[in-house]
Amino acid sequence: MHYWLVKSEPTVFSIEDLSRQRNQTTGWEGVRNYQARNFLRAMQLGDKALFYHSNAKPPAVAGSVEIVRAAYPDETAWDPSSDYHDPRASPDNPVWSRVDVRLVEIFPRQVSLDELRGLKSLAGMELLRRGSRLSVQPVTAAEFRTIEKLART
DNA sequence: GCCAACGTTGGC
DNA sequence: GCCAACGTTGGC
Repeated sequence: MHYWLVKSEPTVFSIEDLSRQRNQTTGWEGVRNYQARNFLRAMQLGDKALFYHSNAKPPAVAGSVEIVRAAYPDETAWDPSSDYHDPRASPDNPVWSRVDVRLVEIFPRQVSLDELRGLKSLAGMELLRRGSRLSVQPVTAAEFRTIEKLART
């Protein structure tokens, strides 16, 4: 089992939006960065991810999700009407991948970026690295548990 | 709204 | 293969 962090702008798709989806499940589509895509492809069934609200006030970890379907082609890539359209992609050459995630929980308390920065034990997190922009990134089991615990206190 | 950091594109 | 120009991300 591996742990991850995925970002979404809540004005585009928030964790509350996820909670209203059928089966509280959604395809994590629209990732258009190769490094992030490769992390999506490395995800396995049952892996868990922190759901991070980027471009929010404040930016914060809002909850957690579980991977319920491993990577498969992201068909929004060859949909000309999609915001995520990529003219290079086609059914024969999908280029981009997505996974399906299901809500595990909306944390009782959001853990803000500021708060994360204050913790020594999280100093190595990719999210906290200066200039970090990766929208899908691995986190360690220890980091995941630390944040989960914080969110419940 | 600003802008630093980063990724991608394309000319050479 | 280099790198300048450009576009995007995301905190502030």
